[in-house]
Formats: sequence, C-alpha cells, structure tokens
Amino acid sequence: MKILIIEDEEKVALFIKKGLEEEGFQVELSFDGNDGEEKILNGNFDVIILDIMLPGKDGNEILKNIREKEVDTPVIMLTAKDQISDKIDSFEFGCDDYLTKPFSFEELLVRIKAILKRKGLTDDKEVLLSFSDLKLDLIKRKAYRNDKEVELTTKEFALLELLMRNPNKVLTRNDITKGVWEYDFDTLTNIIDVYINHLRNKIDKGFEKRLIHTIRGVGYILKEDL
Amino acid sequence: MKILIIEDEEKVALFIKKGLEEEGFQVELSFDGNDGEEKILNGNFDVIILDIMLPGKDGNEILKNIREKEVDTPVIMLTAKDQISDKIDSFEFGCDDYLTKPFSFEELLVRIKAILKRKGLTDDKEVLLSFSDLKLDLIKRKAYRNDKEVELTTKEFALLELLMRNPNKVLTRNDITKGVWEYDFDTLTNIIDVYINHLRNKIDKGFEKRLIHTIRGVGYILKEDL
DNA sequence: TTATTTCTTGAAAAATAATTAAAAATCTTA
DNA sequence: TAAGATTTTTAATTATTTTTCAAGAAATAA
Repeated sequence: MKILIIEDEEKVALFIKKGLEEEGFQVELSFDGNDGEEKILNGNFDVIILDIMLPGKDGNEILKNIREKEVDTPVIMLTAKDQISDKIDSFEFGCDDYLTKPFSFEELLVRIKAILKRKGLTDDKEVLLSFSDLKLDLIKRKAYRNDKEVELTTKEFALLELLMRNPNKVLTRNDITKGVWEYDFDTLTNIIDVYINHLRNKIDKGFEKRLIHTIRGVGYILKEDL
Repeated sequence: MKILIIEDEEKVALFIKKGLEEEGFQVELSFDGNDGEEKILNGNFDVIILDIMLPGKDGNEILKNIREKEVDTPVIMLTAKDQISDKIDSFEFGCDDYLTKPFSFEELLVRIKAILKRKGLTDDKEVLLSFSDLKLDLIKRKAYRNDKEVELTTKEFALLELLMRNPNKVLTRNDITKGVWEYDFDTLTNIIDVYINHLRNKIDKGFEKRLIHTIRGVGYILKEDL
C-alpha cells in the first residue's frame, strides 16, 4: 500500500512518514508542487496526502491537473486554519477528505483507513500471504518458512512480499525497483542482486526446495519446481 | 480503563478528573462539543461522561451522532436541574445513566462502577495481569518481576499495562501513544523510546530473559523467546 | 575459452534506536 | 503556599542495525 506525501514542511512530512511506515505503509515524500505532481503521474499510489500551500505549484492546482488526467487516486488535503475557501476548491476538484492543521497523527490515520475502506482498497482479507511452505503475516509483519519464524528487515520483507504477490511470475529488476524502492530510484548498482542474496540466505539456504530462482538476462521468479 | 469527560465548566471537569484518576482511571478532558465528539470517534474509551449543555455541539446531538456511528461506549449524561425534558431525549438516544447537577463525586463513582459491572467491563477478573514472570496488580498498582516488587511511575505503569494487555503483538509508537498518552498527543520527540528505556531498566535489566523487544522500523513487542 | 551476467563479500553510509543529561512540570509536605 | 522531591518531557550524544555500494569470484552462455 503506497502513500505519497506532498508537504513542504519537512518536520511534518517526516513525522507522518515515520508513523505511516510503522503502520506498514510504503511512503514517499515530495517537498514541492512540481515534483509532487510528477510523482503522482508517474507513480502508482493508493493514497495521496497533499498540502495546499506549496512551493512550485499549489495543492489545488495539482489536484485539478491530475483529475483532468483521469488520475482518481484518493487525495487528502492538508489546509491551514485560515484557508477555508481553499477547502471548498479542493472539494470541487475532487479531493476525498481534508484535515486542518494542526492535526494529530491519529486523525490522519483514521481518515486514510476510512478512505481505503470506502474505496474497497483495504486488504482486509490479504493479511496472510502464503506460497509453498512460505507464510507472510502482513499484520504482525512476520515471515515463516516451514512454520519457523524468519527475521527480515524492512526491505527484505517488502521484497519477499512483492515476490509472494506475484508467484510463478518473472519479475524484472525494474519491476522490483518499482515495487520495493521509490519509483524514481535509479540504480546503477547491483542492489537488487544483493537483496535477493540476503533473502535467499534467510529463506532458501538450508532448505531442500529452493523457491527463489534466477532467470538469466531477465530477472527473478518465485516458484516451486526446479 | 479510559474515561472521557466532556464538560465545559472547567472547575467541574477538573474535579471529576482528579477524583477518577485517584481511583485508577485514565481520564481525558474535552471542553467543547465538537472536540468531544471527535475524541469519542477517534479514541477508545470505556465510559463517557457527557454534559448536555455545551459550546459547539450539545450533548444530545453528540450522543445521537455517535450511536448512529455504532459507538456503543456507555455514556453518563450530566444535566442541570431544569433540563428534565433533555433527560428524556438522552434516554431515547441511548445514554446509560444520568446525573443531575450538582452531584457529589461519590454518586458519580457509584454510577460508573454500576455501568461497568452491567456491561461486564469491570475488570473484576482482570485485577491481575501476568505474562511470563511479570505480574501487574491493577488494584494496588504494583508490578512484580519474579515476585519481587518493582516501583513504577504512573506512565511506566501504564506503558507496561499496555504491553501486557497485548503480549506477543507488535505495538507501533502510535499504538503506544494512543494507549498511554492522550489520544491526540503528537510527539515529534523520542519520548516513547525514553520510556521503553525506563521500563527496561526496571523490569528487564539484570534478568536473564528479556521481555521487551524492539522491532526496528515498526515498534516494540512484549514476548518471551529470542 | 571468452564474454557476460549473477553471486558473494566486506565495508562505508545512512537510518534508527538506546542512552544520558538536563529542563520543565507536577506532586509532596512542612 | 513555597521548597524540595519526583516524574515527565525534551534534546543531544552514542551505539546499533540496515541499506547501499563496489570489487572480485563464480556461474552460465556463446
């Protein structure tokens, strides 16, 4: 579940980011309007948190633009107390909810959950992924192989989740970058290879059946046989 | 056990708050209707004490709204002597009891206890929490590790109680904020980390088995192994 | 065998958490 | 109610873990 925060007050943005990450969301930040709009158009987010007052391009303009381009990702606007008229603009242009600053993290979280529920995006059912003798508990954020718990770091967990959501399907390094790292993370390094290696050490090494396979020249695949 | 008081007369509110805290309840205050309703919807209270006459939004309206939203927390209404008709409204909208001002603290306490008992919410059974060799006496407010008493401050006790009510479950910093601090306590500081540290020094340090564990990037968990 | 791709490893950089100390707030008690 | 004690909170420093990068080894295909 990916969330984009477009907010120029760094402190606020980082605070929200940390909280949401602890809740298990993948979070990306943007500190100005132009960059934010580009991220929306290129990325694939489930929710966008959009400040109205922004350097570069203001929130209302961004909202208007992306709606014209048929991006219907839910948007929660952030507004300062004295921007009542802006609020109205936002609703006209199709924002889904708004919060007046200052707000508590809890309020924001409630609204995000409400929106996801409304849009049917909540993965209520999807709290447990399994493939072969691999299990992933997305709530407790724990991984098991053969009912034995395996400790994974955040990135390792995200990578395994991606693989398990796409079993028996080859994922290119680019697919993996897009799914696990930031959308515009351009890696000229072998970081994905390294993480695949980490994962293999934790979930494949020592087991009879290997589950992560390399498709040379293409990418990686999670599958049983071979 | 969390109680919310929505009452605009500050003197009255603080008086009740103090008394209830001495009885071992966690108490939060709200001085106006809109804020109060929001607190109810976002927080997780066991009892609500709700004045009828309020700035912002009156008690009856709040009661009606929250019941419509399926919040079934017990509510005790406070009414001035001359608001007999309001009383009737409240019962129709599902309040659980009422008190006519002025009332003594003792009267209020009796009603709260009665309601908790009626709803089966009383922790008559739950006066002792235990996990591993940790024990928590909620009546005497004492904590023990290995049958040896450990002196805890109020916040430390509340934090340990939260952990012990959620054993083997990762609690995010936000969960902890919600449970131990006020629901909309937004901290940009590391206060939770600091309190975890305090607790560890008192209940984990020097013991073979550590019980409080860090889940990096997520939060903390109370568990035995590892 | 050679060229290309992937794997492994170790170490630097970045992120996150633990610890400490001190300031602020609250509670006690004379 | 004022002084002292305790608790809570903030902020800075230190420690730890994760993430990233880069270089050489190993594996695979031409």
